[in-house]
Amino acid sequence: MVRSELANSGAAPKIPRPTTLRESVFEAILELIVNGSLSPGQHLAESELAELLGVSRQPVREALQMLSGEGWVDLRPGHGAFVHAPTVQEADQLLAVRALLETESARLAALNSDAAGVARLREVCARGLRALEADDIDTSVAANSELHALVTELSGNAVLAELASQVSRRVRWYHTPVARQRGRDSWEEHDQLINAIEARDEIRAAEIMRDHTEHTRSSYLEQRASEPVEPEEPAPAARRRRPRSLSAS
Amino acid sequence: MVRSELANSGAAPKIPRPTTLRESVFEAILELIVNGSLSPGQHLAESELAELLGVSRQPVREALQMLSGEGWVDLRPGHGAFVHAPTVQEADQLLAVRALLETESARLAALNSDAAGVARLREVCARGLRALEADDIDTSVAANSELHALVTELSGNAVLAELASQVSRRVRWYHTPVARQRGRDSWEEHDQLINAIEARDEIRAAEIMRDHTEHTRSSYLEQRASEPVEPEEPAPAARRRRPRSLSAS
DNA sequence: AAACTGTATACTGTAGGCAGTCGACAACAG
DNA sequence: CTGTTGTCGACTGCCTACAGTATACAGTTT
Repeated sequence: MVRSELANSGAAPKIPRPTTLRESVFEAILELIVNGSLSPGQHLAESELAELLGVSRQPVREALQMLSGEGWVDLRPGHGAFVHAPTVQEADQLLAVRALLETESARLAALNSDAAGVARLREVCARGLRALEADDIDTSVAANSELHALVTELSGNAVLAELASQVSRRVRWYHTPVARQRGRDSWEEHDQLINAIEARDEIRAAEIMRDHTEHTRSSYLEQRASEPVEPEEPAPAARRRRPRSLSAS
Repeated sequence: MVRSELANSGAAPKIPRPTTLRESVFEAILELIVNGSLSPGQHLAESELAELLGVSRQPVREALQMLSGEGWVDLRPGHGAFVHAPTVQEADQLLAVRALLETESARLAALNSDAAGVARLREVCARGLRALEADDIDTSVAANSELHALVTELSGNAVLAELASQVSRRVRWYHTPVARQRGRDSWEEHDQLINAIEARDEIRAAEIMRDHTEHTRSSYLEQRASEPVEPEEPAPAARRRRPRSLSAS
């Protein structure tokens, strides 16, 4: 049992393990949804997606069901999949849940994190701030998500982190189009949050996170209130049956 | 547009709308898991389940993926599905998350509920207490779940209710085998909770719910600590490949 | 005898195909 | 002209079949 010195050659090239098709398809469709290629309420025909992505219907079906499980699409038996169309009320509720989960995460992170964790937080924070000053919105937004994800990870509660992650993704989808600004203040708050975590001040960490998430919540509601015009289809139901083509927008 | 007096004949016989197979299969497998016919770590071969349930592999696959989405089974690409084997740590984390969600639900319920809601709460509570006194454990446990579900519904936050529902089901699975007692105290606390909700006392409602869930959490940990013996397979990985048959236990 | 290699087996992942069902449009009756 | 019924088209849900892959066992070599 010499274990063949090949085993500890260290550098694992990580052969491009072709993950299952359904996961690739899942990611692909999710991307189409978040970047707006597929608009809310739109009917997703399995055949079209299959052809578009160059696979058979089966992986598409499975991907759609995964998406349904996370609330990205609605699956009506016998009718197929429709991109989920969030109501203002639902978005608000989701933001409330996110506030709850992230507040608890921050509290636990303040209790459990160590120096290494704080260092990682500071690194991400610095990166986000740099991107903000370079007007690199996408990188800044990404860093924002990463920071929040890191806080939940440092909470030490994997279940909580998993839930918060899912909720966060959806929040970002609802939120991204309306709140491009609110950058500077946000990163100020992040900095204070990290300070509180470093100081092991659970009360303050929770408080800052709650205020932080409530800020984004109210900014979202303001934005929505200021443009009450529905972007598409003022008609009651958005149920046009074949929206011409998928590559719209 | 007389709408044919057939429309309002009221009594909708609710034709046994044949729900999709995948949902039936989902329910069936879930039942097999919670009642212990399928033990944690066990490998679930699609073909066997398909044969056992008298359907093809396709609905089974889809059901397994739904189960995976809710954390009941683990899906390892290329290897198939395995009944999720919760660690003590994970169960504890899940209980913590449940405590968080339900506490918030109780707080919101105290803010939003009306007389009708309170009446429904009292009805369920009475039913549970009656079942308890009749030593009807199953009914009592069901009423308990129903009560908690009702509280989350009365919170007015559908997203929160949905999340709490999922978490609750898994908690019940982990929790049921170890905590059969703790009936009387539990319903006492329920009663107080309803009083607080009726009085619109959000602080107290949240407090009671937190204590309530923490009680079950600590009782769970005690129970687990008192029987540290792992029921099956003291070996590292529970990966026996074909456990003979599905109909075990 | 121990370790490696080749082969067999079983299962998953994916594709293609068929029947059932739903919605829409057109023809028809009142 | 309005309301009803029949027919067409399209899509979903499910089944069957095939290819790829991981595991276990046996044979072979050192």
